[in-house]
Amino acid sequence: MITRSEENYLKTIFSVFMQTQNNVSTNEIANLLETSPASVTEMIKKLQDKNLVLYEKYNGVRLSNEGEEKAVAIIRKHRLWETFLVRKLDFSWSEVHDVAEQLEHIKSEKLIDKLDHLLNYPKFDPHGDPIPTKTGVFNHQERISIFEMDINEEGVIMGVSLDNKDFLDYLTKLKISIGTKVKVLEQIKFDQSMKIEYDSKTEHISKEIAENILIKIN
Amino acid sequence: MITRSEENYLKTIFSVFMQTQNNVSTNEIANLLETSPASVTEMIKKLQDKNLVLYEKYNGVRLSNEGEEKAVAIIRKHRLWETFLVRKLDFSWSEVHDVAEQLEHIKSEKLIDKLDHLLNYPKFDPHGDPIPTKTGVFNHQERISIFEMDINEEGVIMGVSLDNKDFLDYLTKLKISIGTKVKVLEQIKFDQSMKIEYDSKTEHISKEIAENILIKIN
DNA sequence: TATTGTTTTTAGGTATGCCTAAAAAAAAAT
DNA sequence: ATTTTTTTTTAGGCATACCTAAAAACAATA
Repeated sequence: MITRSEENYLKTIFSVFMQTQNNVSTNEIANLLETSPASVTEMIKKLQDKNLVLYEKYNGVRLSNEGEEKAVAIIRKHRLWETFLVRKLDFSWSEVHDVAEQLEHIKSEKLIDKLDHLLNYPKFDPHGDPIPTKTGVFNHQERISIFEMDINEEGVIMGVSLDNKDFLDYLTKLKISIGTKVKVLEQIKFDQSMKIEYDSKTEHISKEIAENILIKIN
Repeated sequence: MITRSEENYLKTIFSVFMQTQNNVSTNEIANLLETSPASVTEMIKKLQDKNLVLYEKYNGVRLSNEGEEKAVAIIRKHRLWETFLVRKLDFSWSEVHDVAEQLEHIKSEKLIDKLDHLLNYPKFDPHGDPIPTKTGVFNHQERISIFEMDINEEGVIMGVSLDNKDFLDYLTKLKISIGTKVKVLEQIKFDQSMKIEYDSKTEHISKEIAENILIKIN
């Protein structure tokens, strides 16, 4: 049996390794999990005994194949639950994380399969992050922010890269949500704000907003 | 903060007290939670320190008002999740318990309110047990088994009193489910089996089956 | 290369929620 | 009323997952 705490360590190691491609340091894990480096060392040893990580003293840690499998399964659960909360229970994008953090530890393969089915096998969660399949395959769709789009380029909104309530509330007010088709009309040189078109209307958004809305290009 | 273990104790004390109206004994809790009497004594003291139970040495335990509130909230969550699993995720009646046992400990008032709304404020769970409202009110609908019905009496199926897979599979095969209207046509004296009518057809069911299907009388 | 500073590990401790074994209290039986 | 049986509590341990403080290893710099 894998404990809730162990699952959190695996998830953390996975996501850091994804970004850096380097062994993950004790200190970094401690910071992310808000725990002490000593506790991390202790836990890593336990994970090593269970063959979930590869570890050498003073040299950081990475996941074994088995550990990675578990980590991906947890991420899958987290993202499916987030999708469920937003789509079926009308949670806003900013509210889902803490609850999904709890739900991801529920142990029932059947539950997660049925949830996947209910949601019609979504490929991305409400933040635009890919949801791995049951077999652990990620859909690596290229995503860029609206800010990076060229004039007259079109795209479909896939998610956001900022979890701030005011930001998300503003998007709701603008009726910008996942699936919305956007076209960039103009970029204002002075403040780098942008004019965009969607749902047959035009809006003017600041650089900060544009940077945090993620789209996929057609 | 109330821990998962503490929640399980409260739930157990509540349900035993509901049935007996007497202080609940250490041994009984130990049996139900599959733990040792010594552990129970220890935990009860902790719950007493938190003002969740009323306890006198060698004299059993009962819930305080605050403890009862917590217990009812957990039961509410458990039953709402069971309802969700059956109605939205197509779980069979027999599969829901273990998963709901985990889900009931998720901490988010918003989550459970939204779930309640999604399910349209159900008053009974798939086993026919009442789901308390947010304010802790139970709907005490009188329920009897089909076996207790009189000839020509009619009723609506509210749930089952047996959590056996073969039994529930058989009901599925007979297309008997919650909400089905049933009328008793005949009781066979020899083996106490019954002829019933539902969905414009008649079926013959054994005493054992009839005893475990719960109905409310019109 | 020696020293200083940082990171990581080890050592020893704490709270939770279990356990067994033994003692104490209560209940039942003689 | 005393003995026996059952129930409950106390006492002392154990694993998990944390902690702080000190030691050890590594990295950076004079």
